[in-house]
Amino acid sequence: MEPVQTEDAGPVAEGREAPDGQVLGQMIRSARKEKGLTLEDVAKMAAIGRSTLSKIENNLTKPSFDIIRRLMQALDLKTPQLFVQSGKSDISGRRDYTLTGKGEHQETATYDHELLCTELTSKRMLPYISTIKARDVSEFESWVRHRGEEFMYVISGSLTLYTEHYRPLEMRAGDSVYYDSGMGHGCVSTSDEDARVLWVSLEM
Amino acid sequence: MEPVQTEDAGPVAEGREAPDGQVLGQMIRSARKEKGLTLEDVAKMAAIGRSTLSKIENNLTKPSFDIIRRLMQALDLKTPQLFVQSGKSDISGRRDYTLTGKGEHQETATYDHELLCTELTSKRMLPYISTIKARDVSEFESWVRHRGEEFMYVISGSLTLYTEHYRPLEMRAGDSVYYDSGMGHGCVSTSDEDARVLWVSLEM
DNA sequence: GAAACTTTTTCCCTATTGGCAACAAAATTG
DNA sequence: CAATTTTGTTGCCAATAGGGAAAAAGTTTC
Repeated sequence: MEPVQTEDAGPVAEGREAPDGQVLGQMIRSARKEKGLTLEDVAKMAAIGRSTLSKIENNLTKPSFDIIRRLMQALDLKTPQLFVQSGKSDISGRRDYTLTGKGEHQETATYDHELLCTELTSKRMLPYISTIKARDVSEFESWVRHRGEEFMYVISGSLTLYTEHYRPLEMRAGDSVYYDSGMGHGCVSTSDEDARVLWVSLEM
Repeated sequence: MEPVQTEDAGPVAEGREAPDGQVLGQMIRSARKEKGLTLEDVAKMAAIGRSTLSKIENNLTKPSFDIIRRLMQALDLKTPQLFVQSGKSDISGRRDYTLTGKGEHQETATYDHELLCTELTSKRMLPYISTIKARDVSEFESWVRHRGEEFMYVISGSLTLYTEHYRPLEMRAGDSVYYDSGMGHGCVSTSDEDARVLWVSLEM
């Protein structure tokens, strides 16, 4: 049940600093400068005051979440970087490896989800190998939903993917599908044998 | 060579609303409830006051970015969802399907990359199935690098994954690896036969 | 169903934000 | 190089965030 992890020592993962208000300002300023915009330009786009933006960039204030969100939109900034938690190492320059069947299992009556590469806790995508147990379609419960995107590849067996907005999709070994996981979904093994799928989830 | 796409018409992708402070509270509350924690539990973890958290969850206040960041950490929430920009077309409520071997191929002397699910152009992850042609290790060129993260799963055959910071990793069918794709990497088939891998790339 | 306890909400008050406007600095122009 | 315009910084002040404590609502127990 223990995942096999990096058996050779990796580089020292230097914990990136969280923007404790000490760097948040610089991040925003550099993003603005990069686009060649003035305080006023950005302030207008974000519908805030020039002075407010100036203070934020100089770390003279702890801005509200609302303001930051508007700035992010105005500057078209990708957000995850703002939330990098210090201490918790990120995956920068790192890797993690899992041998077949050695992942972290989470089993229910109808599934057996195996989470892979559990050492890297700050990774953005979550890779799983799941066994979808053969069963009657009538057992189909409610939709699964979680904001994000999902990719699924059928390793062996065959299954039916049910989705909220489409008619059921028959899938066989080698087939793959990509979908908005906010759309209700769920799958059922259609053969007598269990189906094995690999899927990768991206939370948003 | 043409990918098989959604053969049934999808729903109209309605632009998702951004959390204008009207739903932020609910998101945090549901995350807390999901974990079975009380206001006090979370408040302590995030080092804020109970009352503050209560007000945030009930949308009675516009919390500071700092507070939200601490709550995110405490609740282990993925953050991008809070910044969803409406307008930009996303894959909301959609899905795309590719049959084995029907993806968009891109072949070189040493690889054959098959991009899957090409209909969904705005997806965040890029799924590929690649054939890594059997060859001599001496042919190994320079590192591949691109900002982001990558997950790889070996479907068949065996290969060696070379990475900048680690020593080579021997992988066989069923093994998987996750790594920072900004770290130099590249792989070589180690058996006489070609190796087939499935990999998913997340650009950042 | 009252008592004891837990969890959440509501006041109250101080510290701080965020916008306006004046000020200073830098760039542009004639 | 003075005048003008543009960009960035600082006071000032109303509006409000956030913490402590008390009240209210919800649970559990006997």
